[in-house]
Amino acid sequence: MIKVLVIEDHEEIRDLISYNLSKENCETICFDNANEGLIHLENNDVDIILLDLMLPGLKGMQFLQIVRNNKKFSGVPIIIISAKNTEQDIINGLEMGADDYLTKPFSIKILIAKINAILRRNPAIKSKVISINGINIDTGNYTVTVDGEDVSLTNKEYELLLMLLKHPKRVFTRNQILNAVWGYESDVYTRTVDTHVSSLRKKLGDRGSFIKSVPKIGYRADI
Amino acid sequence: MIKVLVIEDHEEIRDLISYNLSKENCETICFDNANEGLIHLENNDVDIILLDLMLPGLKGMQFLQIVRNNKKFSGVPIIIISAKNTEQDIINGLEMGADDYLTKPFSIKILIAKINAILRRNPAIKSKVISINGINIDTGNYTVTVDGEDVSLTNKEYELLLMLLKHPKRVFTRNQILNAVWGYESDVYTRTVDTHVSSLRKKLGDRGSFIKSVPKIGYRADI
DNA sequence: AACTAATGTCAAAGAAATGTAAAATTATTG
DNA sequence: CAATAATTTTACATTTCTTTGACATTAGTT
Repeated sequence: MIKVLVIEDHEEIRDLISYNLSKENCETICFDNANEGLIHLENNDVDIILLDLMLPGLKGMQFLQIVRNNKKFSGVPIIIISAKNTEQDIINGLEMGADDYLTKPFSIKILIAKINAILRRNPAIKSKVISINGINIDTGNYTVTVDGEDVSLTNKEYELLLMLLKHPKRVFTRNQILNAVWGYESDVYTRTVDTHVSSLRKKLGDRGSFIKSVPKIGYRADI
Repeated sequence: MIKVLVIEDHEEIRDLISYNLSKENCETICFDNANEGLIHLENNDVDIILLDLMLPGLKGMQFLQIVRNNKKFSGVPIIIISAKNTEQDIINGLEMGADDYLTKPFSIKILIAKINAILRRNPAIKSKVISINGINIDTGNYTVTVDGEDVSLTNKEYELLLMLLKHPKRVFTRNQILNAVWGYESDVYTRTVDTHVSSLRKKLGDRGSFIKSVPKIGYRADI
């Protein structure tokens, strides 16, 4: 059963989503505000979030930011469903870390298709464990082992490792890494990434050498 | 490397754009007038154009019209960046064929987001993989394989190979190559190109022989 | 064939980018 | 609020890439 957290202040829309998703092997938990949604998220297992932006109290974008900046939840996919329909709204939403953006009015069939597509595309979300090349990341417990040995990583190191290992072989620019791990607002030098790569490699020991620098570009997990 | 042609008569804005895009895997070529921009477009590979409207000489809208009426360039996305900010201005720009319209003052971050969004959406440019004659370039990941074997290229070698293979058969002069790969500012001897061609051929092994020198002119990918 | 002019290649020098330790700063925690 | 940990910056070491210049080779000309 897929657990869907719905944050939406219009009752009719909540009901529409609930009713239709219940027929698709989904369990929906609905809130009319983001604060309660956040509390739920902190205490429960959630597979995907459907988020309205214009909410009373905590705004949708703030919620998005909080969730994406929290290592515990950052892997949970979020689909924004909003009446804010300018391209800029959409870009903002996607850049803030949403996985998809639906503008109201929306087709419930498309919504279902998108939920399925996102969950299909991202098996890591279901398993919550990434195992590759002797390195094991349990995204549920935020623990990392290398060849069975526990390794203690700092937050930034962890996020960096996760980013690289979620997409092995893919090259990330230092700025992409900064945006993803440090956030869009951050103004740290790009070389800070190098420092963290360095300490990450060190902590991973012999196994750390899979993190390859790509001169003039950035880094990649070469596995 | 995404090639961005910037046509903008204010130096500060050109510099702002150049500086920020250079950190985003973009290479910017700037002109303070549309005439030179057009000449550049005719002789070089351009992925996206950022266009100011109020220019000395050839006006931005005229440039837009010329580009959109030319089959050769009509696929190149154009983002207008203009101080003309009435609804009618924007509608005009978009109706004339611009892909997007940013009003000054603009946020550089939104500009970057829009460039990414447009290029992501545009399948012609998105063609992330070039496969030809046993050589495979993944432009997203900067990886090159020859007959399935990974080949490690330096940045210059990679850009050079990409340029040649994007337009097979086409002859490039050493100066065109220098401009495209090294950039306009560079003051490197033209023979440097030869050195890189040499090492590129070597790294590509038997397959490397498709890079033919065209005596007195330059090089071409003869495939 | 000899000559000329171009391209091909190599290796050393130079430039630029990355690696890393340690100091400085900032955040977190008891 | 002190102590501790995490993060960022600095500075320097190291590595890698780029450019050059010398010489070799090839192609074209007379």
